Amino acid sequence: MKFQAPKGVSEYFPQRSGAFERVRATLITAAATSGYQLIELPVFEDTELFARGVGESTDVVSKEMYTFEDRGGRSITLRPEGTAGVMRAVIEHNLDRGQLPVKLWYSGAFFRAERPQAGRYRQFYQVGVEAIGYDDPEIDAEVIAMADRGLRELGLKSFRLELTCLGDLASRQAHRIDLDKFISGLELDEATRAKAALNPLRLFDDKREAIKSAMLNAPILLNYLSAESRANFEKVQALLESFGVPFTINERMVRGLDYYTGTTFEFVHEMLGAQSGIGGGGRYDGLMSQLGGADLSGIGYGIGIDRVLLACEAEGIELQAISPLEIFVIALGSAEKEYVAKLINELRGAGISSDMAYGDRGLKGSMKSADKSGARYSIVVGSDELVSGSAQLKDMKTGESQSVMLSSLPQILRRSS
RNA sequence: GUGGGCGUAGCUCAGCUGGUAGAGCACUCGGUUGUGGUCCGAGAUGUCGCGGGUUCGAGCCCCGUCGCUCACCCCA
Repeated sequence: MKFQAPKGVSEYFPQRSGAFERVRATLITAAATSGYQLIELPVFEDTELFARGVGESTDVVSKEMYTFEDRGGRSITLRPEGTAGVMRAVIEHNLDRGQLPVKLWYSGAFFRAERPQAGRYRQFYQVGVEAIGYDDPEIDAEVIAMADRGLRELGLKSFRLELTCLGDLASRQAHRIDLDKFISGLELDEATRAKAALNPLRLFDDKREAIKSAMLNAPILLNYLSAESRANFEKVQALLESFGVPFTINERMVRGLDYYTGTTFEFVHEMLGAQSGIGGGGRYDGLMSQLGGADLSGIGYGIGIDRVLLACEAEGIELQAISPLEIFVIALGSAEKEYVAKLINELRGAGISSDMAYGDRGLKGSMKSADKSGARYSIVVGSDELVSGSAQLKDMKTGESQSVMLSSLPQILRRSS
């Protein structure tokens, strides 16, 4: 039998893996340059952590988790999102005991047992951040601006940032009562009514026209915000404006995880098809205490690397690999090959990425390999070069070459890079 | 879980109302002495997803099956 990857996973191999790596690195840099530090966590956790953290009523928990029993009879789940795990680690290791806020970033694979489609995978990759311990509007703005910076750094343009505020508990409860009342007055089929019972907000992003128009007059959460929530949200908006981060208010935005409160946002790309959300996040007030920790508020986001890469491709953005080859060396005979093997070993030791032509393909074929390797320079070593110790260093972009001493290659290349 | 589309060379696909397979790209070699990206020439490559059926004959028709894909749902 011929093995195949499990259904619906995303995989990256050369050529595309270079672009994938670039996306990940760029998003990470945006976080790291804002004082966020790496937290590396397991990809599986106690099932109960997600059930309580993400919410039993969410689709993610009720039907999309990869759950299994380990050999000790424990129920284990492959992480479907990042925030719950980070909270667990912060609580378990008392990371919130020192200075606040605690600012962390993470990157890795996440798992959801959904039906795959364009931009939706069963194993997918995210870069995420969490800022825990303060609920200043400055932090909200920082987090959002960070995500925005990462995306723009990559060259993305056709996306928008949607923003809303879910308010505090009292605001949400007041709104919920009126919304339930409104929905009970609508004529709905059974499935839709069940969906509304679980989370009435979900009707706001139903794609059916009938529901859309019915919901036009539904009570809007933003109108129920307490004075404090409102002031806070306005401050966040003012800050984003001062940063030059464009956004639109989406008073009907719905997020799929139960823990969101306060400032909530989503990055939506316009050229992607059905799965157009490339990232999103928000504030979570009660999450940490609910998981047994201190009553600290936090805010974070997750950005989908797979989807951001698709977005870059849709916009025709060419992403450079992180560490392209510096030099490709061609040996013309067997004595030369031995010499070249030693030479590139030395170059690599000096931190200069280099490769050579293997086998004996002839000069033309070897030059083709050099071309495809993407190396900045190539150099040919034949019997003449072995004797004289000098060779032609060729710039692969311009086609120009210069005579150099082989022994001084490390210095020359280091200077040019 | 529910629908639609599709499975032909490594990749993207063509294959007319059934007559035992083709293109482009990629790959290898070459276009006379040691320099790639363009151009030209030559070459290699397929259990036409799998199993059954109809037929003198099936890539093409029928049934089943597996897989992929897009959408619903949901979300990164």
